[in-house]
Amino acid sequence: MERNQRVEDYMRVIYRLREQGMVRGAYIARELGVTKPTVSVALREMEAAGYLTIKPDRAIELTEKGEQIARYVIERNDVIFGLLTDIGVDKETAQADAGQIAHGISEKTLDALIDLRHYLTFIRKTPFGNIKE
Amino acid sequence: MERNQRVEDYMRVIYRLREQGMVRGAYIARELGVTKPTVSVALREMEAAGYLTIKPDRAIELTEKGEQIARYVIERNDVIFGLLTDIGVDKETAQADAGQIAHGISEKTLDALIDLRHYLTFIRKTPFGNIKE
DNA sequence: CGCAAAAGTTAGCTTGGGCTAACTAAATTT
DNA sequence: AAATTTAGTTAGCCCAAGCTAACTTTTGCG
Repeated sequence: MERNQRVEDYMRVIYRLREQGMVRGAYIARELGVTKPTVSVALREMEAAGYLTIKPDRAIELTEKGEQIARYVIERNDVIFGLLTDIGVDKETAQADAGQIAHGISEKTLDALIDLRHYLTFIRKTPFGNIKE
Repeated sequence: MERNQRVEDYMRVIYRLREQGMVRGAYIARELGVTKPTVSVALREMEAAGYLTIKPDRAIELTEKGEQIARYVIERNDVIFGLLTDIGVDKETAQADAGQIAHGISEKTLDALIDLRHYLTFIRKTPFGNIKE
């Protein structure tokens, strides 16, 4: 299994779910809006591919590889989310759209967006730059 | 056939290809990087769904419905493309990423990005805003 | 004109990622 | 402890969207 959008989604969701305790397939299913069988199969494949491990008590844990992907995805997501909220998009919309945008854009564009965000922050803090308000 | 990403891609490509004369399935295939049979089937479905018509001489023409989608998609695309190039992304990368971004983001976010672009243009033209260079 | 190249189609296969139904296993409530 | 709810699995199906192979039709050159 190559590292596609699906893998990234699972890694991200699992990473986030950990903060609420043990990660279970059913929670992932709810979070992703798919059914349990779908998750069951996907988890088996991802375990085989080395992204996670399924413990005897069915708890899901990320491998180092999975962990890295999760952090990568979340970082990208956060950058986009931050930019969108900075420019006035409400949080819910920003969250939904950040996922869409973050996936599949190049490093170059991501870097440019990061710079842009810094620039906007700077501009806003600068008296003469404080034009919009 | 509902209006999915695939439909939007076809409408956009056909709209653009028109500028170089008659639109043929083979050109669409080249443009989208898929094979002729794929296009052949897709066009038949899209004709049935009312997005385009296939003339007796095999020329492809958009219906009003298809035309609207094409313009909508292209407009969104251009906004994103413009923003990305404004912030220093090279044209090729911007083109590729604009497609990714434009698809699937909300009107709210798109509007915010349009505003942002205007803002950046304004800032750049304004002496005190001319900080970055 | 005749024929090669380009365009288009059909049939049949593949892959990814879903789904439901039907089941077992575990956990929680009563 | 028994019953109910929740979690997980397996089997079998579906669908979109691609592909190749093999074919027909059209176009346009020499």
